[in-house]
Amino acid sequence: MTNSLKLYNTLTRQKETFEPLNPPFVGMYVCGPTVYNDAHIGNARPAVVFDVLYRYLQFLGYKVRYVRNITDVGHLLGETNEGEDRIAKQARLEQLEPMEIVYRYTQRYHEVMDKLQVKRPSIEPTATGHIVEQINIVQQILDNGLAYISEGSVYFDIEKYNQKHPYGELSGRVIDELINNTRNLDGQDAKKSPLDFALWKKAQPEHLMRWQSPWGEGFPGWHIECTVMSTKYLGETFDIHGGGMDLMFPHHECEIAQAKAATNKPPVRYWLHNNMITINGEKMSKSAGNFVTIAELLTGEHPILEQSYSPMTMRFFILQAHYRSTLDFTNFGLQSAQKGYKKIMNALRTIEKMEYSPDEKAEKDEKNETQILQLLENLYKGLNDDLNTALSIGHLFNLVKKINGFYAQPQTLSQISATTFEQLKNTFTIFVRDILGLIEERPDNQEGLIQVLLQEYAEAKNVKNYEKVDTLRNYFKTNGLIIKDTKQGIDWSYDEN
RNA sequence: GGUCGGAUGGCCGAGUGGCUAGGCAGGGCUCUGCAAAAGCCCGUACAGCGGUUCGAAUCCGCUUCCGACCUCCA
Repeated sequence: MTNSLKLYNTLTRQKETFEPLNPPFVGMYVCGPTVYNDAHIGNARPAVVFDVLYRYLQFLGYKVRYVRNITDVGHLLGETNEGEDRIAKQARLEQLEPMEIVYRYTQRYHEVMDKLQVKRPSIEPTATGHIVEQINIVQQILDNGLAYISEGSVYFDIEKYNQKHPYGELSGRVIDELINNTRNLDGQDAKKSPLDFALWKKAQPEHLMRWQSPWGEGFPGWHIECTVMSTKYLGETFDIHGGGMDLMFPHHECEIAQAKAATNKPPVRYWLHNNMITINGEKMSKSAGNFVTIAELLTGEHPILEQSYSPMTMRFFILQAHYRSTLDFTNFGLQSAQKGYKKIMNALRTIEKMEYSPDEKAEKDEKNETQILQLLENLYKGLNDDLNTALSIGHLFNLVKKINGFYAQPQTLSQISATTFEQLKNTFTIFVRDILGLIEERPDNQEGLIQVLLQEYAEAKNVKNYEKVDTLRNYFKTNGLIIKDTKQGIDWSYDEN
């Protein structure tokens, strides 16, 4: 049931059956953040999407080495060589050391990702920790004649490279068109062609982050760290490389070029790209004022936010769309996600408490049983089809209906077999918690206190003290819980509003 | 201009050549002291125009519109 995972490979533009190079091992690399400011909601998408892929691959039995880098050398701002390093700029603004900036925002990145239940990768390498390796690979590319030194910097020679390997194979670009369409920017005189990109850049005197190299003091180019850190830990050719669509060109294109220039081998077998998040239909940008950080989302402190949203709400919101579609961020969408998420959590609590008791006399409901088994299989079918979490979640809700049905009418539970029930229970909980990574967000209540209050509620109802009943209901409500009165007794669940 | 991807019911969001996706919102019913929760039922959507087909929202072509990237960006 679970050995036919298909993934959409940007390189071939089609869905391909995933077969690792060296099973059961899988190497996966995802472009991580540049740690110069707080992570925004756009950063959450690849983190969550590839986290689910990571979890699912592990569930399928693969031994996954997941590498996600931290970029702690600032890339240049602006369009020219005179642009400022963004980490250095932030350091100047906050009057801190660059490494202080890097450390602070790495910590904050970890904090929010932990809240989103994004698992830490197996290795989280930093660019500054791999300067030597970066220098080595630049030298290698120079030795292979596919780079040149100019004014203390080293540039990748696109034209020469293109004679041996097609440049633009990932993004579907043609080199002649690129040349025709490239604007002539200032400060590019050092390059032979405007398409050439820096492998190593000479540091200007005021540049803070600098290292000694065979070509003088400088710092690594924009794309080389990913080439170095992916191939160092995963091998010259590895299985999966993920990242946002916006990185496809030029970043990932350059990664391919660098790796091939150095080793003559294609670095990546499956290229995966997640689509962007828009805000109320518009691109997120600082200038539009709709730039929302994850921290702001969680506190609700942003003009466009009508309320705060919990980490699991955001995670669920992301997973309710397919990763290759754009996802529009709206208050209504988030509110819908919040309700849907809680609905699933309530079903999770329900089924975990549910006990099967066989009843020989019960009439078997084979139709229902077949449907349940089919739905369980559909959960995996969804993920197998290019990680279609949206489809799987749809089936999850169908199962929620089944679970709630059993809860409402316990006698119907014995109409299915014990094994089917166990399968429902196990698969549902594993799928929700371990694969989708959706866990309960408990209010700061203790189960004991809840039980005591429910007891009082039951007593108040018995003596028809409705004033007290209403008070207790309100108390629960203000704590994000609701009291459920069912024929089987009194229970609580998460308030979906 | 180039490359790529979209257009699905009030909103979001899947999908297959013919058989109910799903969530949210809305309406009705059951249950209830009243509610809530839960269950059941309801709206018959697929941009437009052609074509292929017994049959297309699903395949092909054209048109219109939208978005991303082409400059740092997840």
